[in-house]
Order: sequence, then structure tokens, then C-alpha cells
Amino acid sequence: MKKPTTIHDIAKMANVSSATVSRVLSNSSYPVSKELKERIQQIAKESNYIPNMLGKQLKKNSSNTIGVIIPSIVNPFYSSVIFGIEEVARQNNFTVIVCNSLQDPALEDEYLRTIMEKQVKGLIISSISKDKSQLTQLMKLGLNVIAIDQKIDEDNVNQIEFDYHKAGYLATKHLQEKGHERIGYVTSKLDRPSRRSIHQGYMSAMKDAGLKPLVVESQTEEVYNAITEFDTGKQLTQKLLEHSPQPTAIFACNDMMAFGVINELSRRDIQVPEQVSVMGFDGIDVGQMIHPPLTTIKQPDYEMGKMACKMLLDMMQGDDSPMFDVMLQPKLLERKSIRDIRGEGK
Amino acid sequence: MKKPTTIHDIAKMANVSSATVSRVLSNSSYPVSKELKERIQQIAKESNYIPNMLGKQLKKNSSNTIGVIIPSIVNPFYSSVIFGIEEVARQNNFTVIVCNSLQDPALEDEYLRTIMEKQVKGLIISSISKDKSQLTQLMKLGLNVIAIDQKIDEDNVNQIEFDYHKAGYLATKHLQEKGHERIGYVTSKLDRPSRRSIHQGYMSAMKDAGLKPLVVESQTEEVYNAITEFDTGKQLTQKLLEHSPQPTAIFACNDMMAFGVINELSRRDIQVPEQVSVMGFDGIDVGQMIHPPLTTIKQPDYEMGKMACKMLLDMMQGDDSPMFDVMLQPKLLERKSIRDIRGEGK
DNA sequence: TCACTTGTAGTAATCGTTTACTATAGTAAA
DNA sequence: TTTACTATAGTAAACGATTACTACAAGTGA
Repeated sequence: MKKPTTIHDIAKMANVSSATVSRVLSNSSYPVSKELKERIQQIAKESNYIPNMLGKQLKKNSSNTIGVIIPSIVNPFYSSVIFGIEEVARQNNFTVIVCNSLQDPALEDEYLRTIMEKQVKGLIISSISKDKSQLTQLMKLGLNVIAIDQKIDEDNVNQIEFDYHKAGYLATKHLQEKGHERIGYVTSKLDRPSRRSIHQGYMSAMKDAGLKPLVVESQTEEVYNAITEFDTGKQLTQKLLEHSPQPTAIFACNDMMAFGVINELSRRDIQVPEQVSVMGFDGIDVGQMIHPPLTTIKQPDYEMGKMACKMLLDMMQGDDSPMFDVMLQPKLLERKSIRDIRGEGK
Repeated sequence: MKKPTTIHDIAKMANVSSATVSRVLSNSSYPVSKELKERIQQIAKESNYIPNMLGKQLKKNSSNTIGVIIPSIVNPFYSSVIFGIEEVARQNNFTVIVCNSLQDPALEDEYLRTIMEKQVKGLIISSISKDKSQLTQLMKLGLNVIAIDQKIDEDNVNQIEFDYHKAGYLATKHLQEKGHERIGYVTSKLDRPSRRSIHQGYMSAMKDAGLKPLVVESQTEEVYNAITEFDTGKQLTQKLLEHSPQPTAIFACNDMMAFGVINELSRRDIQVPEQVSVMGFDGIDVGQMIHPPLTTIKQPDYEMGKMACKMLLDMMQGDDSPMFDVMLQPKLLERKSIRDIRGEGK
């Protein structure tokens, strides 16, 4: 590895002090004669000068890096979030360090530490860890944090959440409005707050309508994996269909699972939506590519990423920003997997 | 922002020199008496000491960061690659900076610069830029680079490629072996080497079998977007079906596009695979969730990420590692979207 | 002429760590 | 007793960049 050019090298070549070089190359407002300025810029260019951010940031004691911790980048939901974060970060000359916690609290803490060592100025985190002690401690030390997606039950944490409860309610309500009364809910393990909220939303809607809830919950707790979700959807559907009378509609806690539901129903020659309607959750793109196109609840993932990054940048600027807790609203994406059965006998 | 604890603070508290603190806290092999060592560790813990990597890496002139530049993280193919990279990186105490070039050469160069300023020790890049001058220049300066997915036609660049040509050939051959002779190929714009290679693979296979190729190419050049690919697949299918006699099989250059093909066929009440067979390309998970499950070509994306990171780490270690150019082999994922029409009249 | 200001450039300390040297005391060998 | 070594700890100079000071010449006004 060749030794890279530094401002000192350039200073020597130009027969000036490194202070002057620094002032020129960092676009300081400090006055430098035009002639000298141009000469230095010329030399810098010729010698392929690349500023060393380690030095700069060490001196200025501030980096232009933000950390992001999410469960898994292969989950299309989170990759959209990150995409939004990155876009805003880049526009503001920030770079992003992305870490996959894989829903492992130990890994989450490890990354938290690594990120701090790298002197990030802010953190966007979707935390699944129950023990938030390390995180809150870092916040006390002055780390700017925005919690996304997964609510953190601590004071003084700025949050951007999805309104999972309303989303669950909305989905269930929609099915009811289409005339469905026996609505089954299939869900992965109710271990995360977000999942519990959707479930509660479903429960509320059923209760409000005076209907009997019907829930099957997966017991295996796993890292996100599209195929696993799909298979779970199939299995839970089997269980659900054991109930009698059978539901006329099935609401799944995520789109991949909904695909599994549809698949299992097709396998049994049960037509969707003619015989059973299916409601998804997430609004991933492929939902509209399958048959029938999946009616689902869209969480504004990309927008959440952009918003989180913007607000984090704001926080990092001033000390006077108020605390906030944003609730992003779900949106119903009405497609073709739900049948209107109003007015039909049973 | 509170001022963080430094080794000097700890040194003062422990009444020792900062050199000693450094030696203890960085697990140096330098001998420090057991008693003192424990005292320092104790104080470090109590005062929430977090080492400042900027200082450390500046001094040691080496960071434990690698850069990754890919077209877009929302493309599930690349998010798998990154996932693999990250996994290996973490195991080796490296962190990753991911940059989405969005297939914009200017952005690619911008990121290249940013990454260099951050003093990364290595780079994994899927480059779409035609002008590789900045990249080669950085390599001359000593940057370790591994090109993935998109071949870089320069000497001295270590590569990990997919054998796109063979993949295209394999897909076409498989259709032929199932008795298909009129095989259409639908592809997005042939502007990238990888896409051209698949196309050539298709062409070779058709030529070898003495069959007439039938290609429709999209003319719009765009950033990856699942829906766009899907729509393109539909449009190109329409065009393809204008030909007479109509093809009995359609090969699409990526899975999303294949979904579009299937969708358009269904819309016209053409059964897949009964009337027309469909071959995809990529092997994304949802391919097996749709109806019919999509037969496709799998590129080992996750494995490529792991391999790239491992080899990069090796490169960064020794100066004696040989140049390499790895060709990862495609794999046929046989599912249900292709019908065997051998022995049938016509 | 003197006192000030202005424009421009240099000096040197500093950010947090590491590490080549140096220093000291205790111990062992001669 | 002298010499030599060992174990342990401190001193101070880096790494690359920034910046509060200082320096100094030329210009300005009285």
C-alpha cells in the first residue's frame, strides 16, 4: 500500500505551510490569495490527493456517518427503509453503516458498540432486544437516536412508528365491510410488539363488530426468511381449516405468509377469492404480480426511511428540537384477493 | 454532546500513563502487572469507556471497514449479496459501508471518492460505469478491489462473476430438451455486459440446435424497480405474441419479468405451462410461491457475497495473493412452469 | 512620522491512540 | 561488588487535519 498524499506533502511541493493547504482544500472562508489557491488546487489534483476523513473527523470530533441497525436486509420491507435512509443521507453528505441484527439481542448490542466506536453521530434502530440498557446509556452519553418500526418503551426516545394497531383494525374492518364474519387471523409468533399490535387491532375490530375471533399463531420464533414465512402460512392455513365452520376470509400478518395461505388454499382447490378471501400485510411489490393480486395493507417503508433520516439530521443539528413520536398511517391497497359477499346468503 | 471518556481520562483516574492504559485496553502483548491491568479495566468499565476508532485507525493507518458499491439494495439479488458480505465481514470484525449507485456512473464515482476518504481497506463493487479510470487509479494507489457480478475489463482486477453466458445457454438448452423449438427471449435493454452474456448464451444454444432465435428487447434503460420489470415483461410478451407462429416457450432475463410474462399470458387465457412454458432467471424466493412455481436459473448470490468478502480479506492480508477470476456456475431450479412437449405432434 | 488596519501566510497545539524509546527497580549471575 | 538482565511503567513523537494565535508587509489616515 503506497503512502497516500497528505496536506503536508502538498505543502512541501508548493513551498507553503500545511495550514494554507488545509484552508484551500477544505474550502475554508479564510482568505488565501487567488494565485496561491489555484496553485495548491492544481498540485492537489496532480498528486491525486484524497483527504483523510479519519484525521479530519478526529480533529473536528464529528463524523458524517450514521448507523442503522435493522433485523435483516434481505427482508424487502427493511431494504426499502434503508433505501430511503441512504437517499437522504447521501443528499446531506452522510454515509450509512448498516448492520443486520438478525433479531439477536447479543448481536444488536455488539453492533451498537461497534457503531459507537466509529463515532457515528446518529443512529436509526429497529430494536428487538428486550434489554435496552446499553442503548439508553449511549443516549445519555449524547447519541442521537431514532427508533423506527419497533417502539422503544423508554422516555426520551424519538420514534417513528407504524400504526400497527390501526393497520390490523383497518384490514379486519375492510373484510367485515365486504360482508365477512368468519375471519381467521394467521400470525407468526406474537413475540414482538409490532406483531402484537396487529393482533390486537384484529381483536378489537372483531369485538367491535360482535364477531368471534379465530387466531392461529405460529410457535416457532425465527429470523426472517421468505420461504419460512411462506411455509408457515401454509401450515397455519391447514390448522385454520380444521375449524368448523370454516372461515370465509383469512388475514395474514405479512405478505409472504399470505402467499402461503393462497398457495395452500389452491392446493386444496379452494378458489381465492371466490370461496375464501385473503388479506395480506406489508404491501410488497410482488403482491400485485401474483394471481389473484393480493389486497393488503401498505406500510410506507421507503417514506419511513427518508423521514427517519431527515429527522435524525435535524436532531443532530440543534439541541432544541422537541421530542416526537410519529405514527405513520397504514394504507389499504385494494386489489383482487377479497370478494364482496354482502347480500349472499351466508 | 458530553465529551466521551478517553484513555487520558482513565490514565488520570488510575494515576498511570496513557501508554499503560492503551496497552491494557487494546489487549497488547506488552506486559502489564496483573493488578494494575485489572484496576484499569475496572475503571474503564465504570466510566463507560468507548474506544475512538478514528484515533486508533489514524495512528495505525488502517481501518477495519470495507466499501461495497452495488446498483440498488432493493434488488433482492443484491441484498442477498450484501447479506453474505456482511456476515463474513462481521465474523472478521469488519464493518461495511454500502452504497447504491443506482446505475448512475456519476454517483458511482462520488461514492468511490467518499469511500476512499473514509480510508476503507477494500472494496467490493458491481460497477456499471463505462469509465473505470477512477477505479483503476485508486487500485494503483493500493486499494484492494474485487469486482463482482459485472466484469471489469481491466488487467489486475480480481473478479467473481456469474457465468451468465452458460446460464443463458443452460436455460435455453433445458427448454429445448423439453421439446421446445420456438423459444422466445424477452430481455431488458442489452446495455450491460451481464445482460448481453445471457442473450449470447441464448443465441448460442439456439444456433447449436439449429433453431431460429426470437428476441424482443426493451428499449428503456432504467434503474431497477420490480414493478417496472414486471410491466416490461407484460409488454414484451405482447410484442412476442404478435409473431406467428407463436412461441411455445418464453425465457425472461429475470424473474420479475417472468412474472410479467406469466401474468400477461394468463390475462389472455393462455395456460402456463400447458400452452406456453416460461423460464425465469435469478432464482428469487417468491418464484416458488406463485402459480405455477417458476422454473428458473439460480445465481448463487448469497454465496457470491460471502466468497467476495473472504477473498477480499485474504487480499488485504498478504501481498502475495495471486490474481483470480472466479466463475460461479448457474444452477437450474426445476419447478413447474415448463411443460415437456416431446412426442407431441407439432 | 506614527498608529492602525488589512490581507496573507506561518507556527504550533490539538483531536485519541499507539509505540519506539527511555527509565527504574529488583534480581541473578559473575 | 559489578554487570546484565527482566519486568514494568512512563515520555513523547507520531498519524492527518484544523485552527487559535502570531507575524509581517503594505496600505491608510492623522
